[in-house]
Amino acid sequence: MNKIIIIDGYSLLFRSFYATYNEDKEKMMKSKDGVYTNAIYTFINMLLPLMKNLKKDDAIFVALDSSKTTFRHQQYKEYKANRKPLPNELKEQFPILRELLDTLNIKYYENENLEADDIAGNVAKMMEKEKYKVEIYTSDRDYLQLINKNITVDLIIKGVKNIKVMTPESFIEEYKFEPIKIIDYKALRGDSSDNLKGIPGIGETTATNLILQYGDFENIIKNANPNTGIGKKLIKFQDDGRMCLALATIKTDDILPIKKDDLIYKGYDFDNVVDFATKYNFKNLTTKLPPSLRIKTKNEKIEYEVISTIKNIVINDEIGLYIDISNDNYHSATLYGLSLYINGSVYYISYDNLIKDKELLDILRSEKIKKYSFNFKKVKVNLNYHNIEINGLEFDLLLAAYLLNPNLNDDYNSVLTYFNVYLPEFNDEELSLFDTGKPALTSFIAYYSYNLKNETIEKLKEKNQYELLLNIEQPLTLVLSNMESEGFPLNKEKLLEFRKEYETKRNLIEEAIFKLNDDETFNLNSPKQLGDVLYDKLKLNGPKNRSTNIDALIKIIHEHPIIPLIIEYRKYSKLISTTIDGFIPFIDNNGLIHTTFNQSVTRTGRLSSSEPNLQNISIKDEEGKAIRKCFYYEDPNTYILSLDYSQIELRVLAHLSNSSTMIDVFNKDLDIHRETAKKIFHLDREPTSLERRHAKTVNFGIIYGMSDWGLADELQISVKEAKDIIKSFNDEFPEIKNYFNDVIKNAEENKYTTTIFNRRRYLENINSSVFMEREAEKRICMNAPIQGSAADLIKIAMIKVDKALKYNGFKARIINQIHDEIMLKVPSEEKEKVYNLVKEIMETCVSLKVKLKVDGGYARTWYDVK
DNA sequence: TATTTCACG
DNA sequence: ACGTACGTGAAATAT
Repeated sequence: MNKIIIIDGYSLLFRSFYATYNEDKEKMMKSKDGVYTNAIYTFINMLLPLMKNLKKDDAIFVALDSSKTTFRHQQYKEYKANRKPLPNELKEQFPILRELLDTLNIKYYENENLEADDIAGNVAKMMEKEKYKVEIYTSDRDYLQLINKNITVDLIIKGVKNIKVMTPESFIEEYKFEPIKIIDYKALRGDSSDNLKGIPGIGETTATNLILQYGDFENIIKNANPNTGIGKKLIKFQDDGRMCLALATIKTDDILPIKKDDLIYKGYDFDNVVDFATKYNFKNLTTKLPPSLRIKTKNEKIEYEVISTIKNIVINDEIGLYIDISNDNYHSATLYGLSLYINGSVYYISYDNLIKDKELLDILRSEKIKKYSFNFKKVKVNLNYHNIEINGLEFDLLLAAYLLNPNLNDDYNSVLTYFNVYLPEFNDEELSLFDTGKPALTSFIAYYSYNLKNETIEKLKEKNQYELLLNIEQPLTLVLSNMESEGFPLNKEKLLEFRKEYETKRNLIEEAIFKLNDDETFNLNSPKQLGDVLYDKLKLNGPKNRSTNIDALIKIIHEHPIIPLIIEYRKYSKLISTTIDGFIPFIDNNGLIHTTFNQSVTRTGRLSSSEPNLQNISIKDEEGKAIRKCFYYEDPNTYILSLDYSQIELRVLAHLSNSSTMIDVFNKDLDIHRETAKKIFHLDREPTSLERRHAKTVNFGIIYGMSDWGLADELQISVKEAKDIIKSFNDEFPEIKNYFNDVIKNAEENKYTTTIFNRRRYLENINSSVFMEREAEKRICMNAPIQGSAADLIKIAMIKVDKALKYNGFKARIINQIHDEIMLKVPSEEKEKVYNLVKEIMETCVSLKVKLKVDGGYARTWYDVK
């Protein structure tokens, strides 16, 4: 369902003005020409998150009071109550608001016979009829009368970022009566700021009770008992009451010259925004606006020539290219053809012609001919599947763009948009030239993979990230290509044995659960239905949000025997659906699964794995871990080798913060959790296992930027105790606290964090005026350099391991990476040597202030690898 | 399509 | 007054 955002323009502008008001006018924000802009600036900050959430065909509209209209709005009341005239500093921003809305191409409306609430009310009702959800942003409670199941009022409570969403439910919770009765309530209570007294002597409670008893105002008057004090007043002041009622009533039956289509947001013209931002000195406005909402001037299609051979084309030493494949998983997708950018021209060659073209195959294979592409791993893996070799990666636009901003999505649309290149609209014919191939599209991508290189490399160099691309991401993408093509062993028959066993168990548990539910069945996989059973029918003490997740269940595990059964059910059901049924379709004829290691997805620089995800196979729980017995090579001579870094993130933190204490612990090869326990609890003995466990949680909490509340919740201790522990930690590890302060300060200034190897993460909300948003961003900011540096580090290790294996002629190959762990396949006769080689490389691939420690082992099955 | 849950580091 | 530890992907239900 689409939605419309309706904004009470001057109400929000008024709030914006006073949120950033300063007695010393010189300190208030001004443009270069000396025009006050503080209210506009704050208004924009309120508006941006709303605009960001706009989806296709959503609408946005601003209702404005006309200057000739008698103000009856919150902003007017507020200043009248203060007996202050409307300050000129605010008045002069009114026309700028209109200018802003024009710039952003947001529809607004004013009419000297209507007030903003009437305009908003009319638009709300009109759009409700058009099946839109309506969100009205205002600070005026009169709007609450509009609330119904399709219309919410988002009240700006105080300041500008404190928004209370009023729905029919939350309204009734607060006022007891239904929303439309707010006008009768106003009639009784009056409006003190409006000098309208209503009925004197009637307070909130009496007003509420009268409405609940008699319904509306007129009925209350009709039933007023002249013998009671209240009754007398009701009768005496009924006309005052009626006036309040009339003034509070929003008229919604006007016909406005506004159509649905005018309201649907069509996007803004970037050039207009640049002009506006320059004029009023809003430096960041252009970068803060979501690029997805720009009116896109679509780029021209790229002309390409269909060729049957490369023979007659002169090639120097570089080409841009992109494959044209079916929309399947690229490991086994059909290859329709190849788009090539050569010396300023674009060519397309079909698969049939490609495999016959020796000359072209040589060009692809050649290390010397430089390849410019987009997601070279995808290209290489797919070509490899079709027995076509490709080498010579020079530039990968996807990886480069990801380094420039890891917030981009890993698709060509997102990346090209980042460079202000917008896809043309391809017609059906262009998309199906070879039945299902799409040469027009792939040629477009091949063209820009080459033609954006200079601009991109320039940007990378400016940010000191070109080395990161050349020395880490691009070499790694070749390693990952090999890993993906190589595959990971999984035995289908063994997996099906587990399925049988686990399904039997799951069914028994399911029966037991229904028995405990008075033989009533329900969908156990439905959190909603389960919540109804647990929290309504069985009346167990669930959390406020009715969550049925594991934390919530553990808290009530002793309240009912059904709880442990549900936990068991979930375990088996998850294993069957995800790890067993989810994996079977991926097993190829050789008993191998080929995951995709996503290299441009995470915001921190880590890899992720998908289709299937090889990075989250169970290990903590025994029944889950048992499934690892299915991952092994048929050949009894082939082993799985796994090595993982010990405490990599804490070591990185020790390095980054230069914490002498923590560096010492690691360099003396002591147990970090034990030592932290001794420090934070001031022990001169060995810590108990509980103390160690608490210290371990603290250590993890530090990496994640955990709050005292979070620690208290996690350890089930009081917030006071948690506070003391954190204080103690900061006293014992002073450099760490200082380091985090520096990282945050730096991010507040520059809007990004960096890792040891210059990977960046941008944090646009670090200075947000919303407390929660700002705090969340700070935690991200503390974690990103740690997680990101650890990711850099293992990437370097993988590149070096891969190189060393080949250089030394080992048959062993990397087959998986799980963030701090590298897995290899290794012939039995190599396992000792390769173990030592990989361990050595992982420990020494970079030199930090702490030594790195790697443990691991090998076995036939993944389960047995220690 | 969004939400909830849960597997991993 | 509110919600509270970072980073992922998959599957199922809810909307």
